Amino acid sequence: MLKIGELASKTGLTAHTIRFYEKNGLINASERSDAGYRYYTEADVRQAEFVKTARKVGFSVDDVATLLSIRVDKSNHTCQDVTDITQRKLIDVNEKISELLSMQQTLEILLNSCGGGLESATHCSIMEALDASNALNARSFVQ
Amino acid sequence: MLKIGELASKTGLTAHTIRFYEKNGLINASERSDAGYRYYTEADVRQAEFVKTARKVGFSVDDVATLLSIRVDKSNHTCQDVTDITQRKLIDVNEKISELLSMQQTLEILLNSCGGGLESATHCSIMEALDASNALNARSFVQ
DNA sequence: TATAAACTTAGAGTAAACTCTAAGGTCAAG
DNA sequence: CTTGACCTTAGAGTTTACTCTAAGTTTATA
Repeated sequence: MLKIGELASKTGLTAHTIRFYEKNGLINASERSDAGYRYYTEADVRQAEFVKTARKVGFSVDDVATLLSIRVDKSNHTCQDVTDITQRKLIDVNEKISELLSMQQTLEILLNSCGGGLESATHCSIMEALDASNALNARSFVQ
Repeated sequence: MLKIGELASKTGLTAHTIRFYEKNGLINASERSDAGYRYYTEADVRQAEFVKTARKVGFSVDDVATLLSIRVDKSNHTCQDVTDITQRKLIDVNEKISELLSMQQTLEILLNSCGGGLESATHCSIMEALDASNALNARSFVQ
């Protein structure tokens, strides 16, 4: 049985985070000492690791709560329940990626358009591009 | 001279957002009526568009404030001042992209590993992968 | 026994960028 | 003159995921 600090160092979470997760229904101590100390079993450790893994994959705390509710009662859930959540998250991630790729492209174009020297910004092409209000339209820069 | 609602519909911002930007030093009404109504000039419109463009490119509200301070006093700033901000933002964006790409990869692998049918999740490979606590390591799935 | 490290709780704070509310004032049209 | 659309302010609320604080308790070690 591990105390919260031990679970923390074992999982790489902080004790604060573990308590936060408890508040959100993700990790519960199997036992409490008389003094109220949390004590975690090996199964708790595995659950904490599941949580950490799922968070790293991009699932929100709420998603993880849902995944855990499936996890403790697998036989009453289908693979579809799981893939649905996963698919939604993937769509989510893909949306964010394309936003960021478009920012990346624009930023690169902006940087390529300006030497970045110590000369006055009076004619800085980045400033001009932002002023042109079509800097978003990366196309407008590719001639 | 435009009222805030007119500037809003012209720029695609909301009046709320414009006031929020004002509080943050991004957009100021050139004039106020006796009753306190904000009135915006064409130059204000251009500034609001600059702000919107810069935000879309990924610059934070604080970044935009800095860019605007350069914009109004270009001769006392260098191109480097501008490229520095832009470069930092690009690094930022690139970091986020690689995080998201790694999530994307893992999510895709998870989805490919599970049919997502209506059968019980008892042996759902996604759940198993998350339990294996190395789902992060996409490699572990590529056989 | 004394001290330090670790634990407890409730609740506040942080970050970023809005978004909304309440309570009231202004203005053009009919 | 009334209605409705639009404007004002200060300030609170939203979202997500922590992160920290204060004040106090417990436990292991020297």
